[in-house]
Amino acid sequence: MISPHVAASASSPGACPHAHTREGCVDCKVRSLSICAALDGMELCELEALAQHSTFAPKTTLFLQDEAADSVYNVTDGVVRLYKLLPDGRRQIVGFALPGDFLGLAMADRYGFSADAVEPVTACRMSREAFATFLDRKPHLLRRLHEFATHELSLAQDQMVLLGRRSAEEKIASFLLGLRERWGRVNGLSVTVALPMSRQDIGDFLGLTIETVSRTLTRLAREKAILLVPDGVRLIDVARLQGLAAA
Amino acid sequence: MISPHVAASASSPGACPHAHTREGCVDCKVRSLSICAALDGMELCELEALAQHSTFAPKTTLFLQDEAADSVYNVTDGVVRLYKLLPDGRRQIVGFALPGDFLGLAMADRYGFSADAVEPVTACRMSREAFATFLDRKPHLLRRLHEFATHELSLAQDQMVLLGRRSAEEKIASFLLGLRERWGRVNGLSVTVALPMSRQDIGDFLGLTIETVSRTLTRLAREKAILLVPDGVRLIDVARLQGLAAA
DNA sequence: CGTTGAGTTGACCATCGTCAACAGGAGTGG
DNA sequence: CCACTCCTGTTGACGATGGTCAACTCAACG
Repeated sequence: MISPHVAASASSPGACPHAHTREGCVDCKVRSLSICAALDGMELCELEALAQHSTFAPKTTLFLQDEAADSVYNVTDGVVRLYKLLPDGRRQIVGFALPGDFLGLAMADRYGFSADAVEPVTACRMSREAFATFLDRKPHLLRRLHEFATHELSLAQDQMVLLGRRSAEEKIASFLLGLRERWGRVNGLSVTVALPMSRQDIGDFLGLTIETVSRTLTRLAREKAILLVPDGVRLIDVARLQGLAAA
Repeated sequence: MISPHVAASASSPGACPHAHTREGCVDCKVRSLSICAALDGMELCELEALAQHSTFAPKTTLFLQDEAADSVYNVTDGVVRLYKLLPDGRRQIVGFALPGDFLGLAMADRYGFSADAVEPVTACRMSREAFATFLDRKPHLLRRLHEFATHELSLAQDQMVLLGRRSAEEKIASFLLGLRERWGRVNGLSVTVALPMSRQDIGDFLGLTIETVSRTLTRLAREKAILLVPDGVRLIDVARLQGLAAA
């Protein structure tokens, strides 16, 4: 049930009672990529009242696995690594969150994985509780959330194929092409792929060791399929990489 | 907008205009496990009108990857393997669907993986289009679907850890314990785990070859951690297996 | 400069994959 | 009823991919 007051202010056109002066959702450069694309102007304004911009320095943690999941996040800038640890310290990175990605899809009581910033990160933080209440009134937002979840699931299944059935060289080629495509949606498609994460991160994502990642990258570079540049890779022979990734 | 006719019939208590004589949703033994648990009596009845019971013989296909996704399915009996193929024939099984599981969470135009029956399977088939229309009117069903999707995502992330960072022995132990738990929700918890799928299927799920699966199972049996029985495994030393799976 | 941490490279090795032979059960046909 | 095939699963010998251990380079930072 919507109170008369809220209904009245929500229906007055053009004026958002929650409007902030700067860094507003309306100007958000990842809005069209994020879950917020499902919201109209007034809804965006309502959501903005719940949100709080946060920044995270490199290597700092957004949240830890099994912690109470108080917040959900929209990544607005930078890269976040999402990972699970085994008791003996082995680590599997289950994904990298890029600008536009949403953390907290599960809306569960506890986080299913840990998350920390790879490079300086800015994110839109919201209380999970407040977001859940907002979500209850917006079935179209739930639909968007569900689309995000099934997209993630699809990526996870592709990653299972990669981890279970591909060689080191195929893993690296798939990783580079996949990351290129994801950056493409954020920045526009380019043959230069930013790699802000360390070799260790790449290895823990692909189920390889740091040495195998390094060796495979240098081999691909020696064979002129890629060019190693500071904090990234330039894809020279995209067809060759696609052949490896598809194989 | 609900038409007067539909509203009237939907609100008449106790009488379901679509009721079938046998095999009704009301008596469905996996209802509480499935997405249908989110529906009340009348809604269940409406859904039943869209559903059609199907059976699939072992090794027959429910659908193939990249086919037009005309239908969605509720598995009511048997086990379905869900898999992706690489062009050279390598296969990765991305999951086994058990009774109560829903196929078609993504509601996408095309299936993201192939599915076929491991043993005789019965499933509730619905046209995706009709189901989508129904779903549009039932936000609580969408919520349930989203819970299923995020649960699947969580399982997929666990599987990434398994595929990327665990030894053959740990993979087998995790697999057996995980399957035991899932069967537990269907049949009640037991130390005997049914394995209707072949060694090849297990290998393709765990990122191993058939030989490694066989060797690891016989080794665990020789060491009295498990007992191999026809079409299954009896877990003898559960603590030992849990130690391997957690490690 | 010295220290630290990330990355690269090399030598060696272990786990798991490959190839092959064999066992046992189900189905088929003489 | 028995021989035959076929299929799944098991076991062994061997080998390759990728992991382990170690040394080294280089840039950042004090």
